[in-house]
Amino acid sequence: MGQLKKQFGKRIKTLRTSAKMTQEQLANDVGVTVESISNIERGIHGPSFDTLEKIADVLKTPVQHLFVFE
Amino acid sequence: MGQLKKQFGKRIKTLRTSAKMTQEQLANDVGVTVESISNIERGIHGPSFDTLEKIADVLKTPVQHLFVFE
DNA sequence: ACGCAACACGAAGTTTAACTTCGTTACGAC
DNA sequence: GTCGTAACGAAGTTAAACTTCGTGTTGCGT
Repeated sequence: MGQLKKQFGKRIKTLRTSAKMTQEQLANDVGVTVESISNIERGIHGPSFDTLEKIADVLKTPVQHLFVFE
Repeated sequence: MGQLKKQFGKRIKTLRTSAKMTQEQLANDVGVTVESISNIERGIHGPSFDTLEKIADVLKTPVQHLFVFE
């Protein structure tokens, strides 16, 4: 079992809080529910490829940076 | 309409050929069909989050590098 | 010229997991 | 003590990843 989802979730949470956004704001801008964002941040599931692209867009960062961990 | 899938597909193809692997080899190692790899490389659809992780694993490269374009 | 490997490409079907819709609980800020 | 924010669960829906066919093409070796 990989742990990419967990790492990715933490990364998103970090970037979202840095951008001073709530889960609700991010969810609205991305076009999904808050629960979905919550699930992604907790590593329950990853985003779809389309959602991945939108998240990067909303957070104004290259997709590549969403996968920079540690 | 985003173009992340297309860019990602090209990137995978580049990395796969650099690793001197056929679509069939990559597909077997990742655990999907050749058609799925073909679809991903042509930008028809992106990989699931689990498949994304496996692709990075098989290509022995960080996920981050799969999203380095241009 | 022939055969073969590798891949593009389409259509239609299946299945997984992303996503939703409820609802409860917790915790810090004010 | 309630308000905002988020964790967390379960169960259901839906979208898209993935499969299973099949045809066509390109390039390369012999």
